[in-house]
Amino acid sequence: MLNIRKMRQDPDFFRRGLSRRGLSPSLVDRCLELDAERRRYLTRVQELRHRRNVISQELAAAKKSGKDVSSMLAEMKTLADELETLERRLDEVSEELHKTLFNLPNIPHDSVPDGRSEEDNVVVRSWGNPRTDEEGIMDHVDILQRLGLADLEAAAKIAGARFYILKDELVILNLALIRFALDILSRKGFTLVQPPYMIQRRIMEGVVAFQDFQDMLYKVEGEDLYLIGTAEHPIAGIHADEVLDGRLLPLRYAGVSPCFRREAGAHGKDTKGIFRVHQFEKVEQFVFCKPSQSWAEHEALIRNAEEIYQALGLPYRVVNICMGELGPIAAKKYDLEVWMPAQKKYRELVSCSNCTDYQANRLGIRYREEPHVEETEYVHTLNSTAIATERTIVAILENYQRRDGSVDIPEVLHPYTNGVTRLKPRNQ
RNA sequence: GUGGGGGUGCCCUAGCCCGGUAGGGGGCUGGCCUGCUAAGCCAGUGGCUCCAAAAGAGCCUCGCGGGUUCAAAUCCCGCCCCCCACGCCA
Repeated sequence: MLNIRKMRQDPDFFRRGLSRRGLSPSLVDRCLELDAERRRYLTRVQELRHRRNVISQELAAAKKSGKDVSSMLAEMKTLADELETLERRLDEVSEELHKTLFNLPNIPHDSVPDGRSEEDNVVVRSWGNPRTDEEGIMDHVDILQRLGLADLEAAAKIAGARFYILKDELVILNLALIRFALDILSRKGFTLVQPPYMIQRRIMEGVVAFQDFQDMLYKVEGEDLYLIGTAEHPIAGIHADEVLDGRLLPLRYAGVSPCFRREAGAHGKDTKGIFRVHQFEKVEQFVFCKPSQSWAEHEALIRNAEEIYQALGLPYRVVNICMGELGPIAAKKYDLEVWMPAQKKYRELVSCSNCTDYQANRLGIRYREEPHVEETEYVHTLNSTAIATERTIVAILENYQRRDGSVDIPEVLHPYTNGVTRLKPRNQ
């Protein structure tokens, strides 16, 4: 949610930002009008409340000394009526303002490229040497088939399409990837958390775009709960309605959780295998920091993800997501895309966003430079995948496959795999 | 799930039965006092509005939402959360 006080101070900044998003800059003026109207009502309401408080006290005193209070009662009555009308108008205007602000997207950073589609994303840097020229390279679905380490048919039987069952060494590999990422982030000072996998609507609204409720999120029937789409969602809520001590910022969390996604609107895309599924595991980085720190933190988060994929030896590139592909919550987003040899394409495995003060405004997360400093300021929040394990498994299977149908496990994972260094076809 | 007890400002707590300016203690910050420290004393300690700003004034805040009333922390209704016991349970 955009900050109305900042909008009052620097409306042009917001007009420019909304224009870049393809929205009318007059939306800013609409907000400022509503804001002015709201404050006019508020002032009047406060005056009447003051009058009410004064009479109320006089009335209490008069009653004590046995004086006649009928004229006071009469005035209170008319005052109460007038107040009720004004308060209702105030509520209406406030709600309208809130709704308008709530639905405006975040202001993009200057470095976000223009453009509408994937092709307009800007490659920031690349790493590693993609396998391109080999014959007979298999995609992950075929490799899984030969290894016999996943059962997609049984998963479809018990849960439907876009589910999977991992088996044996693949279970170990999945857990190894999680441990590997957690250890790296723990060494970097991140606080490890395993959050709730379902959260209340109020928190979810603070973190995601309205559209996500329809396209991405599962609702728990009969409860005010939604399954999380990523650990970002619960972690963002950890400090809701708090004023943090600025000396302790940045606060860095590494969350591990399953992620649940409806994938509505993804019909026909990546229908086979375990690349696009309704449930997967992910280790997520999340940062609460001061505005002055957030752009450096954003770079640090993508570098952490790169460190992980470099250690795994998976060729990737980092792209700066263009205006048209940037969701409404983020001010800037990097994706890390890993090379998939069978598709001969880079595919998204990591998404790294600086949401500036957008989520913080919705969730009421502020900080104070030091205790007893009066002014508070909204924090900036950032999130980035550290590792999405199922997609990483896909990448490992395709990039580490050998001619004999076996798949090497990246060396950095060996400490976590109980001595398994290679996945071999079942029939061998 | 049942029974009981709770939720009051940064923390603890009084007030609730019996409606009328939310009181006390602690912590912290600043000041006074003081060889130093401690103690003591004074003030401040959430959100918002008016105001160019400062100063000042006011409004709101007793878990949340309704209701009754001239007036609600207090009375009534609904909901949420925490603690204890019992029950159920991986």
